[in-house]
Amino acid sequence: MDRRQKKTRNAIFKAFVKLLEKKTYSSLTVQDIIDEADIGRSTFYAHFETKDELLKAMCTDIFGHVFSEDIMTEEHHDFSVRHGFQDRLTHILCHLQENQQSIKGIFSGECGEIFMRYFKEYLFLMFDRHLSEDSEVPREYRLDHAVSSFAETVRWWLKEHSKYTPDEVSGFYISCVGNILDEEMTKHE
Amino acid sequence: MDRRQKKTRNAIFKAFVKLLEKKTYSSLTVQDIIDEADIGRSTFYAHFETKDELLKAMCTDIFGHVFSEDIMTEEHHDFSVRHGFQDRLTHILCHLQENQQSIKGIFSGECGEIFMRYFKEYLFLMFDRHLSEDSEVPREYRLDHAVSSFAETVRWWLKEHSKYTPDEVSGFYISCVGNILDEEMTKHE
DNA sequence: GAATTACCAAACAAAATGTTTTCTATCATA
DNA sequence: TATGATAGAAAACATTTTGTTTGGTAATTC
Repeated sequence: MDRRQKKTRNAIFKAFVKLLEKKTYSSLTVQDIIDEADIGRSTFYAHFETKDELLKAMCTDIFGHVFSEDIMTEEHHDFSVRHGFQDRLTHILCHLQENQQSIKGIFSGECGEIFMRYFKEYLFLMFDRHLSEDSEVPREYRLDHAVSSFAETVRWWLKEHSKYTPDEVSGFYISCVGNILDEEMTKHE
Repeated sequence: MDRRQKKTRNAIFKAFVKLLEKKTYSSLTVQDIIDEADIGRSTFYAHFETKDELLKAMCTDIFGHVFSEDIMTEEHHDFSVRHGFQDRLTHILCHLQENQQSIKGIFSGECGEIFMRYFKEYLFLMFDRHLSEDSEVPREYRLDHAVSSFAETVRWWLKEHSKYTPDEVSGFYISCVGNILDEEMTKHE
């Protein structure tokens, strides 16, 4: 990718994040972003068609890092390091914590809706294999419940309870939701 | 309240709901609402300062009905009808089901964020007294978890799983989250 | 019946959107 | 290092949306 493109794209992302700390998503105009990023009007539209597309691109960008390959792979071989499910959740939380300043404003604001939708898409893929099977409650409900709960846990954590460590938080989650997850996956080795 | 005011207010609400079935909240303009409701421009602004205020007003309106007084009262005397906590949840679900056509578009769309925020405000008040006390997990987390999970349960239900009855759905919820709720409140009498 | 109030229509300024054009600076590469 | 392709800047533009103001009409309240 052209170095100029990358520079501009980053300037836009950076401006976007900075502005989201002060203003709400809906009150944020393309003009604001253009001014803050200090780029030409036509340049912005060359990169993103709308403000929504920008948000979408940023979500993809961030989650590409947060959900690294080894987290998304379904099964680990016996001779590789065994990760309990909770460890993988903790891992995600650590990644999110690293990007915290970028993410916090997005998660809590009103664009949280879009952000959460993306987040949950990844979580669905990841959680799908780890539901316990014996239950009168429909599987589709339990999956939605497990995913939504974790997403909301993250929102809660980033919003105002950052005092807890990633491992503590994943522990809270497992304590409350663990009963609908596959037991093997929630136990530490 | 002036009959004309009520009429206009209703026309705006109705137009708003109707439009939300076709378009997203952010792509919806005040002008659209004005046209659909067939009212004067200045009339709209006499009622609501912004589109957001309209949404807020509608949330208040709907939840005023859904969370009726007897649901919100904290304790029931022994000689009145005893409601288990699940019964009260079922009751809320029934109310939501009645307003379904109005609510569905709001819950699932992007303005769901705002709607959910309001919904959860009421739920916080209601759930606060019904958490079990014995747990290593912080109370603040358990409360947020219980509330968020129920709100997400409702979203899930209205979105595409309306085939389940209110009582079934509250049952699913209690099955998954009941362990952090006060036992007495979850048992039917 | 009189005063108040809600509504409407129309016009308005201001701001935001999205596109187009022309020109310049930077890049990839041969 | 010369060259064609690409990215960006600046400015102008039509269009849309917003939010306010005006003056006049119809419904209501008392």
